[in-house]
Amino acid sequence: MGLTKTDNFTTEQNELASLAKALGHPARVAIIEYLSSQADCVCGSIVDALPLAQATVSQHLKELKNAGLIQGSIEGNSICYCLNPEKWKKFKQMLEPIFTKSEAPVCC
Amino acid sequence: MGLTKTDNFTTEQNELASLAKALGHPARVAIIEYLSSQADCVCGSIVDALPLAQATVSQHLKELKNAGLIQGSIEGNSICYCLNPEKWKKFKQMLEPIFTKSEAPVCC
DNA sequence: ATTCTATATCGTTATATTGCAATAAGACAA
DNA sequence: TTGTCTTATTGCAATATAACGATATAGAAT
Repeated sequence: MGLTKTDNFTTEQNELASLAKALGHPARVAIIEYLSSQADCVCGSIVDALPLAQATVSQHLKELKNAGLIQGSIEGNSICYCLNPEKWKKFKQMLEPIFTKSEAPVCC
Repeated sequence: MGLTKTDNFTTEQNELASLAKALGHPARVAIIEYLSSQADCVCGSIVDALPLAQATVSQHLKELKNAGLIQGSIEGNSICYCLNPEKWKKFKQMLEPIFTKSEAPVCC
């Protein structure tokens, strides 16, 4: 079907999946890495930094924005995108218990 | 096209995206959470714990296995799945710098 | 050998995603 | 207003994903 049965899972599970999914594409990883290290966060710079067409980058930015991982603010003629600290904090908090438990698997 | 241009991104970016993508579905989040807290890691128990058909769960397990996040070992008549500590460690190591930098965004 | 049990794979349908060219929309400049 | 620059949206084609019933496979038990 291609249609995820979100109703059968908890809000937390859906939230974590949504964040992970947003990061689940190399272009979006590249955008996040760019934004986390670059002072220049103007949309046009992101497009230039990626090996994809402007329309494609715009779409990836939209998905990251929908997931809440980044936010955009109008900066004169262009738009400045940057990471959303709160969302990343939440992402980290949801992953941490899994990271910890994965260090010493329960069985096998 | 539906075909990701992986060639244009670094191995690291593709690797991180691949791990994130594997976790990018609530059913797979549920499986991981189950495996990280349950002593019983037999495949059948996972199927019972999820609100999805056996074939569907098997497919999700396959994807998690392909990404390397879990590994399966034959346990008598059935199969025991468990988290792969090394892969989770790598996942954590790749995310950590982003988590850190996201605490204090460069701009905006 | 046959049956049972557990898991994987196949085939199919519906929907989602990726990518881009073309175009629209918005802000600013002249 | 007209043009220019920047970003978003639309429309399309190709591929991927999610879900499941049906079936195959493989080991255990009888």
